[in-house]
Amino acid sequence: MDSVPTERSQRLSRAAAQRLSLYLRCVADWPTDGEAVSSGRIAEAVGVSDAQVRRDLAALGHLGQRGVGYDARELATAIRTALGIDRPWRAVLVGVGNLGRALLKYQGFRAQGFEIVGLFDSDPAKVGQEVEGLPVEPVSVLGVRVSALGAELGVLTVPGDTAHAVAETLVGSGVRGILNFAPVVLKLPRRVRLVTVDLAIQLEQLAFQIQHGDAAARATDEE
Amino acid sequence: MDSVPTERSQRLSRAAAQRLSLYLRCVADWPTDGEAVSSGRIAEAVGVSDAQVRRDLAALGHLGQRGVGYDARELATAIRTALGIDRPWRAVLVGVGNLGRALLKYQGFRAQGFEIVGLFDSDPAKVGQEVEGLPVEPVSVLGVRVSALGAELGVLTVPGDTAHAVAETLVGSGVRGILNFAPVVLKLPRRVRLVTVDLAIQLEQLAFQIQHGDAAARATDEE
DNA sequence: CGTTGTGAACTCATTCACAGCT
DNA sequence: AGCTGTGAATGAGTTCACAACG
Repeated sequence: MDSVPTERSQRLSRAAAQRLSLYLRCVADWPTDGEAVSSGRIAEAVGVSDAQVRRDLAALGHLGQRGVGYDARELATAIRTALGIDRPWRAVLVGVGNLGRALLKYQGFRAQGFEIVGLFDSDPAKVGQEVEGLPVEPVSVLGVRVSALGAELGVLTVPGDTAHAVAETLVGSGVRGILNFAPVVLKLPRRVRLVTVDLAIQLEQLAFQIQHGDAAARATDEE
Repeated sequence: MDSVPTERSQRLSRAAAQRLSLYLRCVADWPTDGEAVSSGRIAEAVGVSDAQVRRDLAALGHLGQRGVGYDARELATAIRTALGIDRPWRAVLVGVGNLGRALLKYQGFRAQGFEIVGLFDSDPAKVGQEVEGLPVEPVSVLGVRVSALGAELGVLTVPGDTAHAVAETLVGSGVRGILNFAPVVLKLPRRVRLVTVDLAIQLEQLAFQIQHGDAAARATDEE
């Protein structure tokens, strides 16, 4: 196996990890005609400074060549490794509403190695339906099924008032991380990682930025 | 009372504005039985430090009372003003897929003063349908309709490959901000504010956090 | 008392600028 | 020539700790 010179790393901040995702996307999309790619090109595509790109990439190890740039393929695999998506992740999705369906259809997940292996809903009318090739199971069996399916991640697309209960079931059945779309602040044991995407807050951010002619020319966020 | 010495403000960071949204939510939900609310209570509910809460709120003006706390009602309106959601915002939504429908159903928007006033899609099969009480119009008329509807915001829930074209139409018809769900980096003129929510990136963040047993103690322990 | 508001210290993140390699 | 990697400088954001006040 390839040596792992990758133990250069200073710790990556969350913000840096988000940028890595963006770098990965454009590097992966680009025609890798053997040409090296420079920090400046990536910077322009993603909308950050070139120094920022170099700083971020330097944290992954020495994979640039001075005077030349970065090898696109090598860079892509290094970023995947750093993000922890160099191997598949299995996830269950709870709440097969419109948002849940949107996520299921979404290309980006499977492409990056995330696979939804189970669907759950509390609505008896939905249970038994097949959505995107997967049967919807009742939440009552969520606990046992998660372990059986070997899922490490849970995606929560349920209404806010049921989110906490479902989250606790997920935690109890051993998931290591939860992606939460319910507009609530979940309190979980420390060992379980949590990423919350709050749609209402994002619109408020937009209003805020407009209100204060904010000099933030940035996207994504973020935190 | 006159009060309103509200021109205290240091500039609010984006991060601070996000937290304000969270504070607002819990303050608005709480039974305002006339009791004052303390920074510590808010901090615990939202999962940040009490000093952080005080810092954020101090930026809105002197609205706390030493030894007592903050008046819930007063606080809520101050936050709304600071975020720019003390008045209604009209938005159009482009892309009536599952994600678009999910947003339309989502309670949180209208509650905070955001109103979707127009629906657009490029799929002829969807045009003419009525979704959540609004007719779906063809994207070809997007430009003229935005002005007619008086929409200031655009919500983009279209596939990545069409996002840029739609965004430019929106910009051309005068929207002041775009909430983008397409997994692309949009380049817009500076006067138009942009918030991008990239779902794939959020899952990658989760994988990243798990991979590096990250000390991001977002959640408070219980157990 | 209890709780806010805030200087000061501190940690984290970004940009600058240039040495060093190709 | 071009481009990376990084020390140093700067800036942004957070916590500390305590004076001030009802």
